[in-house]
Amino acid sequence: MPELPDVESFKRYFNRTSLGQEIADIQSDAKSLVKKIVFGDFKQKLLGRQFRKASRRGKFLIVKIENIPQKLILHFGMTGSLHYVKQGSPRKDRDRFAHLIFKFKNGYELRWNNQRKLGKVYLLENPEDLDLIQEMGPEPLEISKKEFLKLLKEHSRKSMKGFFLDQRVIAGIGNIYSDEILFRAKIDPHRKAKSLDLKEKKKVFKKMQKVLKEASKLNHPDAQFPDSWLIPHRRKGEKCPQNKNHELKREIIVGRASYFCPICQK
DNA sequence: AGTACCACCTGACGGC
DNA sequence: TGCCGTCAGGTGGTAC
Repeated sequence: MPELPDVESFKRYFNRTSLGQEIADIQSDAKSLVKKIVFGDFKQKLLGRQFRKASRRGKFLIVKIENIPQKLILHFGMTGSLHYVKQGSPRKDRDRFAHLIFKFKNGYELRWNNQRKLGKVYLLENPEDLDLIQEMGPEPLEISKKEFLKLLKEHSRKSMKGFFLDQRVIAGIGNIYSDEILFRAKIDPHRKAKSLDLKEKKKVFKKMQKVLKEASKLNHPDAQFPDSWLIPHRRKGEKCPQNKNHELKREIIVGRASYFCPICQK
């Protein structure tokens, strides 16, 4: 699930629930999801300390820790989320997959849920020690149109779908939002970056920022997307939200299930 | 360089 | 109800 807007929402959630409270215990039933440090050391480093403000880079959440240089780095994989609740409250729904739990002294706990165990957790002084962060492209909401046009030029042989999916090209966009952006910009996901004319490129830039900004305002993972978006229609046989006479197409592009309107998207 | 394919892991869902 | 195939919003390695 979690792409840039989702992680942005998790960041807000984390910052309003989990800051400035002493960590009393850390539990995990899948300790190997904590990488590059043995779980015992991970726990020992954090116990008795407090979380400071979290920031986001691409699909990563990066949390400062009181008094130590290391940061807690959370990646959510495809099925991750956070949940802050009273200790011992029933673990239903997503909380059944709470593989890492931070228990605070105030009686609450933060659950890092990860059904498919494709997410990962780190405790690193330099987030750049992770290749993916080191090589990550710029933040799509922080670049100018000019910089975006330069990116398209540098990766001109990629399909537009592949362009958005590659974290080394641009950060934080995954399968869902890639499709949404191209749908709004009315661009066929197969199109090579270099085949777009200037007007189309500008439109993709504008829609990219619009989609990511609007989606970031929603509260994930339970966000309700407007019906006019492509996202709520990602199912076989669904109609194009812009024209109910058009049937959406599902096709594997750059290895991922992609949905688009073969008529609206040129 | 770009993409295809497989792997990781485990559940949800639809068909029979 | 139960079994089975298919699919799932991410990333990384290998192979062409």
